[in-house]
Amino acid sequence: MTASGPAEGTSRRPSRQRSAVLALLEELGGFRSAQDLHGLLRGRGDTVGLATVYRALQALVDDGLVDVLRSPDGEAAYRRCSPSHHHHLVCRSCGRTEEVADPPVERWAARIADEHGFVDVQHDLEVFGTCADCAAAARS
Amino acid sequence: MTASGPAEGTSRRPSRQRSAVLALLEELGGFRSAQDLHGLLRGRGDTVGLATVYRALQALVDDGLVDVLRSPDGEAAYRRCSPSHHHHLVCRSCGRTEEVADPPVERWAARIADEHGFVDVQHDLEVFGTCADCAAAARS
DNA sequence: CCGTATGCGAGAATGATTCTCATGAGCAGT
DNA sequence: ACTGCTCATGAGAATCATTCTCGCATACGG
Ligand SMILES: [Mn+2]
Ligand SMILES: [Mn+2]
Ligand SMILES: [Zn+2]
Ligand SMILES: [Zn+2]
Repeated sequence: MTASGPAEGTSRRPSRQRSAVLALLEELGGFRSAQDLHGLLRGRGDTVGLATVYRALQALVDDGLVDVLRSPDGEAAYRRCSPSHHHHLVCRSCGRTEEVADPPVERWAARIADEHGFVDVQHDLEVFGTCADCAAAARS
Repeated sequence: MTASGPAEGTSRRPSRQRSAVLALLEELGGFRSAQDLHGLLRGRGDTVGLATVYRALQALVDDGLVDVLRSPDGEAAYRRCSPSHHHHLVCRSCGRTEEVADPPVERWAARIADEHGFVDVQHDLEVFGTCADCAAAARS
């Protein structure tokens, strides 16, 4: 139902910086903020400007290679993810994320929207919780 | 599944300003930003500080009387809403909102979380689209 | 190799939200 | 009604993620 499929047309000139951002996201596996990513890149000696990290992330999101998620404190978090429509199960303690797909909500959302006369529908669904490891750690 | 029920304990001293914010949200019916609400209150002659509008909204959210939603551009939107768990069908053009409840996703979210060993689970689900009126208007 | 379009970097600008702190107003007790 | 204590308010400053500006670097078609 979500509009943008993967690899949205715009031809992009390759660049070391954009590759580095994508590679880092690939390596990390979870959701990270732009500021985090910039700090990590700088820490390992990569010279990348903060504005460039933001531009790279924006491009990757546009191309469907990366997911963006707004945390409740307003900071955006980015994660390398598969290009097909799916949702996330996120640990609110350590950030660990599982991708989960094809829930009945897909059909439900379409039906509800239709019943109310809404068109051009999309939906956001995120599930938050505490993962098994963090729950065990908390139990001391 | 979401933790906070309505009227979370904290005793609050009543104030003209907090009442005004709630009354305005009640009157408007849709999602509005804090800045909008402040402007509207000022426009009708109410003297309310911007910081106070933010504080009032925070309190109302804590008390379960108001919903908060983060728009993709990072601005928070607030809406008077019923205290029970539900989701929203929002027109991305005019902001008109329908509350929709009890989808199968409630069960689905609980099951998925359980399968992955997550505990203390909650979920966010919003459906966006163009309402019938806005769709008609766009067709000129 | 050249010319042009595009990406980059540093720092300034933006803008929503939060903080500070002096002042104002509920409220319980008298 | 008076007093005192506590919490709410308001104006503006501070914060901080994100975006913009603009001069410079670089990819790439020809
Ligand atoms: Mn994903
Ligand atoms: Mn609601
Ligand atoms: Zn965890
Ligand atoms: Zn509409």
